[in-house]
Amino acid sequence: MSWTDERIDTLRTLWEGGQTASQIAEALGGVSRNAVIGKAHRLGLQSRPSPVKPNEPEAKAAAKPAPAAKAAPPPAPPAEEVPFDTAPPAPPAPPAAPKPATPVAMADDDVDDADDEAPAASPAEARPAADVPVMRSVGPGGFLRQNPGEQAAPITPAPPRRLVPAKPSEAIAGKTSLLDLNDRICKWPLGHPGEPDFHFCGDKVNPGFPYCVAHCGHAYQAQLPRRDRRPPPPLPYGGPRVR
DNA sequence: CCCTGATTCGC
DNA sequence: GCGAATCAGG
Repeated sequence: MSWTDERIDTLRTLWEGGQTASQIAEALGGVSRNAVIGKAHRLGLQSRPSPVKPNEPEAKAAAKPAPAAKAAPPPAPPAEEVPFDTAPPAPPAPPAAPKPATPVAMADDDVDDADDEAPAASPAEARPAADVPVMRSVGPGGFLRQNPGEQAAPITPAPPRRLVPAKPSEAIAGKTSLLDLNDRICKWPLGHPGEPDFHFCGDKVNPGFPYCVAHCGHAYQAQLPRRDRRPPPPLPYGGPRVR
């Protein structure tokens, strides 16, 4: 196979669309994953986070001061994820509102007092605004001192929940779909095409076969000469009138 | 083990 | 230019 304009275009589209090199190679056909990667690089499609290259070699001498000053979120791919629609701009909550510092209860086993906090507010994870490096002084013993106003700040109101459509097909979630098939996973169908939960076995194949070992046992059965077959198979337990 | 992308280097 | 081989992290 050669890199026709059309195939290059497909490669570009899929690569920038976040498909992995393997997926692209399979979609194109006739090329290996390495070919796809090599071509992508030659095309200058270099981006995309690599699991092996966290950053460029720029961490030499001055690496201590402010590692948190990286305000570069990923290039916001056209992914179809729709989590919450809560507004991301977390209010930095500058040092203000010097609240009289309600002491945090140390014991958790209290059931009697429930006077603070709104009852409907689920704390979940208090997201600190991580875009501003927080400076703290160090107290004796090494603990980090709390900054003024820091205590009351990070309580975010419970974000409004909104129901969003679940991802495709709940019945098939986690199952091996047609798109997941490749040379090394079992293609034994489970269910029937058209049914909502139709999927494939997905186990590792018996090498050289399209199915796993177990399903090869279904697909390929030894054929004995007629006279050597055993007509009366053993009656299973639970059979009709076993006696 | 499986996966991933990056890089090298002979063709 | 191409891509298999190899590397290296998850």
